[in-house]
Amino acid sequence: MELPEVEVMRRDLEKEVVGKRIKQAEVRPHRNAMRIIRRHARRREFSDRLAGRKITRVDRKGKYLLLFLDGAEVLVVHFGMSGQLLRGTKRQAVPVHTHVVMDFVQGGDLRYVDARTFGEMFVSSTDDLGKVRELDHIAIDPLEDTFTWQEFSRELGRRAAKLKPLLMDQKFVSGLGNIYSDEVLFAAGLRYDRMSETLSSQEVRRLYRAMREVVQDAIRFRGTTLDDEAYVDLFGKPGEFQSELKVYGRKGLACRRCRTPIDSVKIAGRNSYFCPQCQS
DNA sequence: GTTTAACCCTGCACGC
DNA sequence: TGCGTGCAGGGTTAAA
Repeated sequence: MELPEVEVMRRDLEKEVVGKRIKQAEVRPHRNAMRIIRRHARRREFSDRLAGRKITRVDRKGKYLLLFLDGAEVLVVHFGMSGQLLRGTKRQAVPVHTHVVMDFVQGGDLRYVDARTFGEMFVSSTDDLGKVRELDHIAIDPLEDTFTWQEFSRELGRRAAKLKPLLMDQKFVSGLGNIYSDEVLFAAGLRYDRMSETLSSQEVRRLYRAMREVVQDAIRFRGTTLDDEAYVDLFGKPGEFQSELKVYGRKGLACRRCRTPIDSVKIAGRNSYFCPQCQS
């Protein structure tokens, strides 16, 4: 799950659970559930801090979701690659790989489901949030107003790295993963291996614009749901951006712009897709 | 400072 | 049919 999916989730949660009070939070008994709440020593420690709390606000920092609670506490959620938050009711059986179920006083519940358990959840006091290293080093968000192209240009020049891994580096810019970094580079007409400090100011502008446009479009389409990585929204509905993808997962298929077959390479341990003709 | 690889985990596609 | 293998991916970390 990358920025667009997390943002769609944030917006849905804002409408759906803000103002609701958690009656009780259950951490499921199987061993993997402890991997999800790995920062807590015991199940009780996690669920006790959630019981009785009201959700007051939902924020996002990069790919992290922050559910602010009364009593100056925050529930932090990171989805890894297979994490899901699903709205449910008591009569609905919880899906396999459900690790946490939060019941609301107002009725209904919220389930955290995660097959590969790369995701995590933890409760922090608002005061200690700044001490969470992963959150602290997250770079500027491409959707923020303060994310100007001048600022972006300065940061690009300061680094000497290939664009693809740089775009995925959460300390450089937050929220892009393997799918959207490929889509951004295609939209900007730039190759995965271009060195950041060699971009002309025109190319920097193109990259900057591509980043904002791709992310905003993907949010409008409610995220990307691929076959093997079944992202669904809060209500279990898949996104629709997969049909808009220009390069990701399209190896051997004709480029939508120039008909040249899309190619792929392995870079930084990830498959990267690109058009050999449109990107340089 | 940058880059690479390994690690965590499960589901799925593939070949025999 | 059934099993083993390899791969996918986000982020951190250690080593190159």
